[in-house]
Amino acid sequence: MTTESAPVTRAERKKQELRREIIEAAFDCFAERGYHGTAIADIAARLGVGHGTFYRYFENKRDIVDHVITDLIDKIVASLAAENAPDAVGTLDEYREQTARIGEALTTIFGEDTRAARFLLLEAPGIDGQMRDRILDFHETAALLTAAYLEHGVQVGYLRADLDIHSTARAINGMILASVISELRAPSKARQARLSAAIRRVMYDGIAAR
Amino acid sequence: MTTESAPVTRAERKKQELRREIIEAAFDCFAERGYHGTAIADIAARLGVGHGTFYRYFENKRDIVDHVITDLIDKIVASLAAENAPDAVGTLDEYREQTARIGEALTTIFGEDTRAARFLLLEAPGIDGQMRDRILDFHETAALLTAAYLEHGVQVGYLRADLDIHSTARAINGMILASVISELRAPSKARQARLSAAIRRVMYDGIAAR
Amino acid sequence: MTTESAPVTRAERKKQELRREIIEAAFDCFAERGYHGTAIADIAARLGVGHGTFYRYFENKRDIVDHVITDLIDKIVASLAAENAPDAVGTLDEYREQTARIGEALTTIFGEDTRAARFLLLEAPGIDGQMRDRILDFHETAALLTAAYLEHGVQVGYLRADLDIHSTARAINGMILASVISELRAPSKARQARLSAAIRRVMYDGIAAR
Amino acid sequence: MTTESAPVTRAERKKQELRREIIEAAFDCFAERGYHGTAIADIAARLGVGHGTFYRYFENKRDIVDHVITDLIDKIVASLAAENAPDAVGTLDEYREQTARIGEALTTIFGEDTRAARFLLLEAPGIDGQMRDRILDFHETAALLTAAYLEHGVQVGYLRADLDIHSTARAINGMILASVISELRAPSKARQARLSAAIRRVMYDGIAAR
DNA sequence: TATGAATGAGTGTTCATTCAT
DNA sequence: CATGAATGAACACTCATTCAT
Repeated sequence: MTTESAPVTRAERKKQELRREIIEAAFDCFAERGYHGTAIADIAARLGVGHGTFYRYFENKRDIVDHVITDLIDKIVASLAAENAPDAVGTLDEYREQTARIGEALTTIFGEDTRAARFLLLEAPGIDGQMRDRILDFHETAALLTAAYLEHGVQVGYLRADLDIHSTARAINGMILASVISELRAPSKARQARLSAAIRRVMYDGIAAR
Repeated sequence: MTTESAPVTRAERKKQELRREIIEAAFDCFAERGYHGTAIADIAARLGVGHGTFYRYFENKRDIVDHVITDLIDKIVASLAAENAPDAVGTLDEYREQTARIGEALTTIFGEDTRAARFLLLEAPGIDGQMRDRILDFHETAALLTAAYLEHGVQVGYLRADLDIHSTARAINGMILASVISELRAPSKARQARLSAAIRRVMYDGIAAR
Repeated sequence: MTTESAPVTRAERKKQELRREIIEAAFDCFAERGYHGTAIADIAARLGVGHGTFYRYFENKRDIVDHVITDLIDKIVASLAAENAPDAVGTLDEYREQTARIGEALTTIFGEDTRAARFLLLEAPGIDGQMRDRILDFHETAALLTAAYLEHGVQVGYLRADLDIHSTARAINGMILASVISELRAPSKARQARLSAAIRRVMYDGIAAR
Repeated sequence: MTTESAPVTRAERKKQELRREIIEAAFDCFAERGYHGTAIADIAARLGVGHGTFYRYFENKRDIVDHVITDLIDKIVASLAAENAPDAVGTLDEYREQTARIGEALTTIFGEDTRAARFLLLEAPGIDGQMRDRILDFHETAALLTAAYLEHGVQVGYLRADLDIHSTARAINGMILASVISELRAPSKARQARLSAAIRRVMYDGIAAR
């Protein structure tokens, strides 16, 4: 039951494979030396192919970085989506657990290899205005994702009924962002865990004394 | 009997003035076309001076962007410091008010001219590893600043005694960051105000239903 | 079954050819306008190629002048070595003849195209300290070459047994150098012949009256 | 009995003094970093004067190197002329002694400070065609100087009557040149002395076995 | 007269992109 | 289809020279 939607012939498959390899090599290079510090020849050399070949797979340098970004975002979304769905929980305690699970997933994604986060959050936005907008859109999309969780919580009733869902989603994502940035500066499992706990504490209890 | 402390002669004053103008012109250019998209000649042309002049005031292209960043950070710190000191408040209500004031100050700084935030947060980190580290350090410094407010609150007693001050400070700054990023994507006074309120709500009450 | 040792493919051959052409064009330019007066673009333009092409064949400007020098020295050594070997003679008369032949060879090399000598002796040493040392080494190597002739003569017995071979070799080379310099100033076959004769006269008879 | 030919007033004297200092500073710089490696600002900085001042004393960069050369040549000629006059000797033995004295004088001039010789023989000729010609003329002038000694020797009778005076003068100067060059490569009093002896040996006895 | 700020011509070098093989 | 040779636009940076103060 093959879904012959995309590649058919062996040649076609090979091509897709190389295309993928180029994207990965490009990411490696960009992560190592930055977008402007990377020459097309570097990417080709890393793969051991002629740098003319590059242009058979991608329009130009700007083109590939777009694909690298798409690739990264897809991976992040996939590994998050795989874990949890917003409507998989029914009580605040379950929600807390889910929150913790998501936190762990993010920690795994960004903690193991900081290159993705570094590239997405720090390198890419400086490439040009268009890329900057893409990254800003990504933040927005992430906020919508978080909003879905909040919305479910409000509907089910374990989250405050008067919650400004979209604004709060942004705020929560901001805390996650802070966590990622903190890791980028100097990775530390311990600090990361403390920060994660503090974020959840803020979320559930606020900061004020009772 | 002149009382000027630093630049005395008129020539000296002129020099300082031009130096400042170059920094500003550089910021304008960088904000418009990005660091890599800006040629030294562009900066000079904007001022109507020969591009050789640039090199009388700055070592090289990398040198000036450092000064531009320093300049920006100084301005931000100054405008925040001017408003509020951590120990100026004694009760939770006063603290809420101070928080709101700081929020407004940030809104003013970043809202009126998004270029500073855009450059600092999105453009600069992509310049090179050193600059990226500088910006990450800036985040850290900002967290320390926020931590000072939290610490005062804990000492005076209007904030939870068991607060993980530094982690919470990072979390709070993350929310502010989210707010700034949201403005960068699409400025909107209304959304900004809602987000600001949501952040304060999260801070003081958490998100859970009671 | 091709028998070429080094460059096999046609592309490879073409490449070697262009490389050689660049060296020659560079020499032409350097000889005409001096090293510092020559821009890479000049060299490329002389060949009718883009100046980026230059950098596919040589590291940088300093690199090519080294190759030009190597090329020149090789040519000189080759055309001298081709003529005479130190141990090809057995008597003083034969030695005199050999000396004359070498003199003529040198006259041919340097007389026909003064550019080589001019570049090697007058232009190159001023390029930088490293090149100066190379040229000084060249003088030294030439002295060793001459010393080999003297040594043979001493061994066979037609030259003075107590000859300070290396010092005398340097002295003789100095006279040759004077001859070359004299030609560089104002070429003249007649003067050149007289100088050549005078050198041989000094060598064999000294200058003192008997 | 002052011969008020040149500077009169104190201002005038000061000016001449500075002019001289600039020439010396320029020589120092040129000797250290070469002509092309020296900026006018370097020369001025070495004297602690503004580099605009330079242009009040010399037309341009090319102008001063001419004066530096003139200065060097004058010094060399002076220190040689001071020692010996061609007609101060009457016999071959006296001539040998004079030759040795001149050799020592040259050794002193060039041996103590190789910078002069290095600049004159290796650096200057590469500056431009005009300078190259000046240096070649210097060689010629030196040959004429030597020729005067030879001519006197022939007239008095202690040198071979049939000597080709001008050619032989060039040959002898070539040997001296070789000596200087040898010192430039690697100074060594011992080698210098041996070379000096070998030159005199060649001059008086030739190299052939008797 | 001395100064040094301003200038811009000049140049080495990089690299994205094209295209003939 | 893969290659890499060729290209030239682009740009950072230097420095001799001028000239207002």
